[in-house]
Amino acid sequence: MVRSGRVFKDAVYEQLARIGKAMASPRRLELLDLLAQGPRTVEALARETGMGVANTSQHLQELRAARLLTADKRGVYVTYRLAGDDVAAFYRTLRSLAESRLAEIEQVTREFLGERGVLEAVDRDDLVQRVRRGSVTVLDVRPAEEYAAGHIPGARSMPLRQLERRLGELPRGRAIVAYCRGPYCVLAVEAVRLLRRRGFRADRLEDGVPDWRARGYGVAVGAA
Amino acid sequence: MVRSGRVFKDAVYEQLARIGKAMASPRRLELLDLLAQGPRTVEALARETGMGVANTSQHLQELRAARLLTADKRGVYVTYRLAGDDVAAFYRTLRSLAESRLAEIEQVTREFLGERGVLEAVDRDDLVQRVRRGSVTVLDVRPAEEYAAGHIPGARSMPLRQLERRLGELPRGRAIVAYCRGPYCVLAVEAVRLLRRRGFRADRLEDGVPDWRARGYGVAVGAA
DNA sequence: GCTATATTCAAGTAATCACTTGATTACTGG
DNA sequence: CCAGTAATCAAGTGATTACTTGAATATAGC
Repeated sequence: MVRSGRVFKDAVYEQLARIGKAMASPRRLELLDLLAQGPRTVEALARETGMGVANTSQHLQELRAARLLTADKRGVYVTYRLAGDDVAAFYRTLRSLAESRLAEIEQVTREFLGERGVLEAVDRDDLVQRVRRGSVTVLDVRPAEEYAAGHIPGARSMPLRQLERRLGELPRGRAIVAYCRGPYCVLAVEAVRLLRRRGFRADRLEDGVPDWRARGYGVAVGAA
Repeated sequence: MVRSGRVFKDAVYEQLARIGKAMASPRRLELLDLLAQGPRTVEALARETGMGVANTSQHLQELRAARLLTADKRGVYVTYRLAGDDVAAFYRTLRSLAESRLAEIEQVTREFLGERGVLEAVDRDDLVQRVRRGSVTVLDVRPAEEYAAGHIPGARSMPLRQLERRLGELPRGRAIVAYCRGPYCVLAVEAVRLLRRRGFRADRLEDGVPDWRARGYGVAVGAA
């Protein structure tokens, strides 16, 4: 009985460690982060992360073996997606644990994004409330497909690469809030920099769509 | 800007992966599980897990490097403990993700614990309510130190090793509920087996103290 | 100061992991 | 059926990890 208890425990912890192992690689975490925005093909993920296609495929297969992703083949493309909402929730928990435990994250973030104002000027919950009320112009600066897969209600799709030439579409007097994939995504940071340079009043919302959803707010679907 | 974005992302995901790496080993997960019951010395953890002392120490240091544990030395003993409640919460999240995603866990559990009745006979929430109301005799069958570090209010400390010779202390007519460290702990399973063999009406509560606390219920502290 | 004990350190070995490269498979469109 | 492309597979290499063993440190009690 005592002996077989050992066997049982070994087997269970071995299984739990499958999830841990899947989360043990920076590359795989980046893939999960991207997939939290919506389904994607191998090729798209490889392009976005800068990894080789074979390597990307291998990482995706490991995530799939841990049941964190599902894959379906349509024609010549294989589309990977998160296996469930609980996977996104778990990733968010990991992220917030890391943020609260590892001072290094705040340090690194401050180093790269932390010019005055972009990060800390605005109270986050207050910003969220303004976004909810619709008292600001909200820009989704991610690629259009991601906007289509899910966006904050009322937000306009304005991918970063188009932003500069579409500035004319933006109302002048009104404050602007830009968001992208989440706290470690640099798109919105760049957008805010550009907007401020051109005289707009702009702030960055750190939340991505998964974070927004986790706050309990609704998400809109469909192209612009 | 784009280039430095890559550097930033690499740095951030590298940090997140520190948590994942810490969780990637079955041994370390078992250590976390034990430490969720309360602080412990290296020696005690080594004894409980059957690992060598040096190996245990090394795993503990890795967990500490990921800031999941803190250590304090008192005399010749080093006591490790979870770095915060969020660590226990995260471990619980990992566990529940694994349970919902990996069918293997249920399978293994069924194989080892799943004789009729021990696991599935009782509705879990119903059992919890009976424990809360005090309408059953609740036994904490873990070692006495763990009981002292925190137990379900109203539970009696009755370590598994003493159970057989202390059966006389138990009321005959009343239903008994035994609990231990959590769903993968075999102490309560053994206790229930013994009790039933001796004619008691006994059930196992799968929750451990951390799970009980996570339900939002209070925890009592101190020896019997 | 000496001894015993808890813990950590250092070094070595086997196993596993990450990434690359080149080949292979599987499907689409002509 | 053929060419082109997305994805996977297979094999190889260097890096990292897990565990063991034996030595080193540090503290308590004598």
